[in-house]
Amino acid sequence: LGATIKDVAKHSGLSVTTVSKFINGGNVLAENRAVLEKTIKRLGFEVNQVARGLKCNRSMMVGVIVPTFEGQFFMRMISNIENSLMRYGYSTIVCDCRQDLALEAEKIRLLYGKQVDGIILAPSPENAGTYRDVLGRGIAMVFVDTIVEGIACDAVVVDNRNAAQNAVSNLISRGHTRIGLISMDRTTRYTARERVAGYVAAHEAAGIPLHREYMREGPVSFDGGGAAMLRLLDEKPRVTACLVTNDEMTLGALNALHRGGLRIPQDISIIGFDLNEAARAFSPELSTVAQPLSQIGETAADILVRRMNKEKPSSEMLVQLKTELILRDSIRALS
Amino acid sequence: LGATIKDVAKHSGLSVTTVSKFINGGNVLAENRAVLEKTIKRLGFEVNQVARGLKCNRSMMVGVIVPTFEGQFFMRMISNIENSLMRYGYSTIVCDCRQDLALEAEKIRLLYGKQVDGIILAPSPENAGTYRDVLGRGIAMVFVDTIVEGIACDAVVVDNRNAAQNAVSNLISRGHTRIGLISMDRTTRYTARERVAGYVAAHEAAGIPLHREYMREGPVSFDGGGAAMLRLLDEKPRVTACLVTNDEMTLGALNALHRGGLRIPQDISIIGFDLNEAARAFSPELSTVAQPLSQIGETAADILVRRMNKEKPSSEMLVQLKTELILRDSIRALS
DNA sequence: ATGAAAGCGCTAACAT
DNA sequence: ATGTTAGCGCTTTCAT
Repeated sequence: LGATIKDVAKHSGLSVTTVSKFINGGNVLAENRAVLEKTIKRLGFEVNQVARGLKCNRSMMVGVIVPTFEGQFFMRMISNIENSLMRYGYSTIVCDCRQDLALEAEKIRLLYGKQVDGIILAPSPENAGTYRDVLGRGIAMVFVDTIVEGIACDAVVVDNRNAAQNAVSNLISRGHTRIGLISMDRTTRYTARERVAGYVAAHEAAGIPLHREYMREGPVSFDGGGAAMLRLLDEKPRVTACLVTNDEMTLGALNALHRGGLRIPQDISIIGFDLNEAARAFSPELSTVAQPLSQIGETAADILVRRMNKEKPSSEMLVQLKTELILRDSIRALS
Repeated sequence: LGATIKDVAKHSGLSVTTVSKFINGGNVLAENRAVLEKTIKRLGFEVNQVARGLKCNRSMMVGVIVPTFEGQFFMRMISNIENSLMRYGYSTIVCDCRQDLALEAEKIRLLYGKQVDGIILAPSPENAGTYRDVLGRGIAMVFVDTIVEGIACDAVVVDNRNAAQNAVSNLISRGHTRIGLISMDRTTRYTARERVAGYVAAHEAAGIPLHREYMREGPVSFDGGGAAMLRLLDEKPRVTACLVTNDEMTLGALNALHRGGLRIPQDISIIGFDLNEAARAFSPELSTVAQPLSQIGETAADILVRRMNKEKPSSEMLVQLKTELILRDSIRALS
């Protein structure tokens, strides 16, 4: 087992050239084709992509790097990236960086060694230099979820600002004026900033004064969300509604809420982020902003493949996908 | 950009052998070492693992194949597998098979082509032939989460039977006698069977008669869990407690419950599976059986690495890790 | 349509 | 300690 092209040649009485031609879809005499098919099946031959990669300078592998596997967010994206890439013949090497920027840079170096043809990643501005290096090496790259300003790279994101603005406007339309915001503390990050901007825009559009105390940030985690909610609840007068801008913090915030004895939506209206089906496991079912994860993954994969095929000498594109505000029972109108 | 060992040799005035020796940690004159370090840095040289793989017949890549990325379960496992493998110098190629057995077989074939040194996967008995082929090719393999009887392969699982038995016994000790069970419908699967066996064992140990109508199965999904719970609630007399044996179905079951207007734990006590922190987002906080996901991943990676290094000509091992029953507020004692 | 041979970047004898 | 060279499995001229 582990037959090579040479074995196939020997056993079929043909030359390696002909075998190679055959497995690459070239023209071969009908009778030879039959012999080859048989031999290949018999030997369990599978073309050695490593050797092919060395020769052709294309490994047919792409690296996907995300800051965390916690939460559903990146996972669902990766699932779709992997599936899309497979259709194009690419394999997906995953890297979980566990929120560690140095680790991210290191994993990118490792990917160089693996000769990946492309990289999809959720970038952090701190590693901008590393990303420039990737591009400089001529490796195709696509950003997802967020971008780094000043780096010319294709990117697939969602309409973060609208997403937050719609959610908050909806709360305002139900009579809420004291609305909390819990978001991720990486204020330098485009995505976080945009969501905050949407929150602000909704207030401005409605002529409602902004209260800095109602805008909380914290680390992207269960505990981060819980702590932020706790601090938010300390404010007097208390908020009557709150938007939490990512799934992990949403869960933590819910925990803090019921620990504090607050009922949803009687005491406070809540809109969370992502969570997909899990949002419907709560009672009352949770309203959320849903991101099109599958679409993000697919789109990123498509763009990357085109870049790797050098089909697009065109300029970089920023694809912005639409989110959906899913209204369920966790919000109520103020009487 | 994309410098080779030859470039380094040329620019440093040394031979490729010396360069090779150096990058592999061999002895080199101190002055040459200095020159090489400098040259390598200057050229941004990174050893081409594809070429090395071809030469050494070790790609330093392993494939990880799971039936789904839905739910937290496999993701958290993969995160730890990836991290552990990286420490040993291996990269992780992921494959999400989306519950499609044919797709699984195909992805395994693709992994052959990639020359992976090992494979970690959650097996399905239907693909037993494929797994035998993997082993037959001399590729290291470790099963996780479940096993396929009759295949001699290392495996890392949890004490499924105890896990279910403990959970159900706990409910019984609180006075419950009509206890539902919602489990996955792949009855041929070892893991599912073991959990059912634990449920049965708990009844037998307590001398409580078994009601077949209280044992429900369904597809592993939100809707599957919801449907199963709905059917369970139709039974008269109704169950006073229920164990759901996986995270996705747990969420669906909770949804069915509050749609049916049942309160936890007043009307029904619930113990779910996995869910990690998310379990604490519910009100009341959900009792769960927690699997040591990180440990499963780490252990599987360790065993695989040892196999790949041929350190273990020993016989196959079945590692069984302990689960933990985490009691929270979703269960009550019957008065 | 088929075959012979060179070479992708690396490692590992083997010789010095 | 360093250098020369063959060859891993494949693709690709270049002949035939």
